[in-house]
Parts: sequence; structure tokens; C-alpha cells
Amino acid sequence: MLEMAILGLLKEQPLHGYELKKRLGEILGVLSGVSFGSLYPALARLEGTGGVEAVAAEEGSTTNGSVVPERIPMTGSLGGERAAFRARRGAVRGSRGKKIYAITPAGGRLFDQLMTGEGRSAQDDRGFLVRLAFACHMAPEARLGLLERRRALLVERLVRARLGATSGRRRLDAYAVSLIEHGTETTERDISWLDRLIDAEHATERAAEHAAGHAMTERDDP
Amino acid sequence: MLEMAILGLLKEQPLHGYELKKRLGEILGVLSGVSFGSLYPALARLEGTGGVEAVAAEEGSTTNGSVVPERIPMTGSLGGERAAFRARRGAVRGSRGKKIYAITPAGGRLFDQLMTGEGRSAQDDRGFLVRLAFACHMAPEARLGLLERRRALLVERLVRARLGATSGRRRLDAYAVSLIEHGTETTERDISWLDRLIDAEHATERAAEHAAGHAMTERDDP
DNA sequence: GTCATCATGTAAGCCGTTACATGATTGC
DNA sequence: GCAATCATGTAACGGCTTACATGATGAC
Repeated sequence: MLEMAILGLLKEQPLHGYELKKRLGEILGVLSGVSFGSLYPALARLEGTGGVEAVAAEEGSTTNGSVVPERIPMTGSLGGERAAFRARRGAVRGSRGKKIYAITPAGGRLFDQLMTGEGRSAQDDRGFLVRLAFACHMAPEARLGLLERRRALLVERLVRARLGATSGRRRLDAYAVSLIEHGTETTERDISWLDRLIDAEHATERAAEHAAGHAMTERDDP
Repeated sequence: MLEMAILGLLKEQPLHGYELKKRLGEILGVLSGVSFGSLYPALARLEGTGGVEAVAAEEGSTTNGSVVPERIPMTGSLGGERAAFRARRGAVRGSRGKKIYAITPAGGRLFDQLMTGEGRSAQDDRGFLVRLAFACHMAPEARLGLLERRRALLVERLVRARLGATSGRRRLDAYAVSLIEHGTETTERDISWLDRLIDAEHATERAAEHAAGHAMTERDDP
């Protein structure tokens, strides 16, 4: 879960823990509450597994909180000598004792595995949200599968709620009723949102097929 | 959290663990996923604390899954002799080895404390939902406070999201954008839902004051 | 008599939190 | 030099999940 999010963010660019936490809060309102107490151990775990590695820092022009515009190049940006020196020093550390992490090929594979895996958190609300946040890194079929599985789950929830409403519902107080009604409406909205995403996905797919057809057969129909 | 929900359900009527789990799933879509592995220990904890107690079962006409219509009377429904016998037997058990729990006065106080308490889970999404589900058992002021604190929290989230959108937002992919937009809309809807609940609350309060005014001063203004 | 369901419980473990401890850098 | 912030980590603990173990009851 957290590891998935970390890998997803590092896929875009190498970052250090503190910045990672900020972005986690920004992009995913979902898991805005991640604390250092879980973030750093997660990073350490990933480093132990070989999913991420500490890389030499290339400080951008802005040392304060604002965004570094240019992408920090992957490992190897500094000469091997300096990197070796830093390694001898115990760990690769940046300006303020920062430890900047980058994703490794193994980490990429782990990421794919976590994103695709059906395991427990896949049908968790937060699990879906985090996966969607990094859906751009998924294979199109996997992405479509994610969306459709989620849709199916929400529909099932809705059916279950309706069943509960019709069958032996004990008379509930106004608060419980309002809660259930609002929940149902929210689920309905979520489903139509997913429908829009799924439609967009199919459209993209068709466009890609069409383009491929053009390229392969060199047909010509404007 | 779970204990709060258990106490809330038991406030309505004594139940055994298995049934408790079913109702938890029905009423609160939120924590439909509670498992026996957490439910039974929670009940045991509550029994240890004295928040709930096992009571003698009064089997309704329906032994299957359907709802027992009449409220099961509180402890003391069976003669002291039989209760004592059952107690000697080790524990109070019903027909299928069921252990039916009822809330005690101490449990009622614990419930109030948990519902009112600001502690950690109060600003948790699920925490709010569960509290609202049992809001009918709260004092009107506490209930209003709950709703208004929740509203403030959502408004702050919204502001934070808007700030993030205007300031140095790195260009996000379509999925992240859609996720954030949908999240924002959902938060807005949640806020207006809360507004309706808060309005209703004020209306009730005014009505109560008005009625009290009538009763106390015997004034007459139609 | 045996199978599905109802019913209660235990054990191991995951994932996350809070609180605490530490140190580097910058601004005043 | 002192405070605020940036930055990394550790320790203790909480709550909930999965998987497992057990037994009663009713349907067929």
C-alpha cells in the first residue's frame, strides 16, 4: 500500500523521505495522514529488498520548499569516484543529510506486482484510490481490469444495500437513514464516474488499434 | 471504534456476537468488513471492563436468521435461580451455545465517552460515520458539535485541495486529475449533506426551545 | 449420519499510528 | 547563538485481518 505509493512516486523522479511525505499528502488526499513513523521504515524495507536505492543528490536551484522544475537524472549523474566516496562514508546523503531514493528495475517489477495483485488491499477503498493515482504506469489491460473490478464491487455493494432496504429492515432513526441514503448516492456517483473512466479507456484502446491498423496495413480512410 | 459500534447496537437490544456482526455489516456499510477475529476479542474486552454482560437468552419465535420482533428484556428476565445455575455452569449460554450480551450502565457511560471523545478516531472518516450511525443516542449539543467539527474538517480539506491546485502543481496525468476532481466533488457533496443535517438539528433545537418556552411561561404566540 | 450453517474463540501477523530522540541548515 | 524548519530515524503499541480450531444444531 504505502510501498506501492512510494514506488509510484519514485517512478516519476527520485525523492527523499520528507518530500515523499509531502507529495503523498498532496496527490493522495486519501493517505494524507501517512506519518514518518511508517514512511521511513517502509523506505528502509524497500531499500533492504532492493526495490529502491539511495542515489547521489543533484540539488536543484531552489533549496526551499518550492518545486524543482527539471527532472533529477537517475543514478550515475555524479562521477563514480564521488559516489564511491559517499558510499564509503556509510550512506549517500544530500545537502541536509537528505537521503534521496530512486526506484530500481527490481522495484519496478515489485510495483507492477503490487498494482496488479488482487491481494487483500485490491478491494479496499484506499487500495483502489492509490492504484488509480498511479494508473498511468499500468498496462492498459491491467488498468481496465482494475476499473472494472472496482465497478463490480461497488455495484455489488449497492445491490446489497438495496436488498437490506427492502427486506426486514428494522425501523432506523433519521441519522442512520440519512447515513445510508447518502452512502448509496455516493456509491451511485462513484459508479458513473468509473463508467466515464472505463469509456475513456475503451476509446483510447480503439484509437490505438485504429492507429496500429493504419501503420500495419497502410490503409487510408479519413 | 468497534467497541463504540458494539455498544451502540447493544443499546438498542441485547445480541450475541454472530448477530452483532451481521448488523454491523447491514447498518454500517462502512465497517462491513469486521471479522470475528476482532469482534469476539472486542466483546471479551468489554465484558472484562464491565461494559457489557452476558444475559440469559429469551428465544424469540424465530430461531432462524429473521428478526426477532419484540425487544428482549434486560437482565433479570429469568428467575435468579436459573441465572445462578447457568452462572455455575461457567457462562450464560443460549440455545446454540450463544452468548447474548447486554450493555451495562458502565457500558453506557463508556459509550458516551467514546462518542464524545475527540481522541484520534474522531477525525477519521470511519470514526465519523460510526458516530453518526449512533447519533440518536447522543446529547443534542454533542451531536451538533460532531457535525460541525466534521464540517470544518471537510472544508479545511477542500481549501487545502484548492491551494494545491493553484500553487505549483506539477502537471499530473489524466488519472490523477480525475481522481482529485472526483474527490473534490465528493467532499463538496459531503459538506452540503452535513449542512442539511446541521440545519435539521437547529430546527429541532428551536422547536424544543419553543415547546419549553410554552411549557414554562405559558405564553401564547401562534 | 453427515453436511451446511450457526456460533465462539485463538494465534500470528500486517500495517499503521503516536511519541520520542537526534542532528543539520537557515534566518534573524 | 537561538529558534524554526528540514530531515531521519526508533520504540511501543493499537486495531484489525487471515487462518485455524472447535463444537452445537437442524435439515435431509
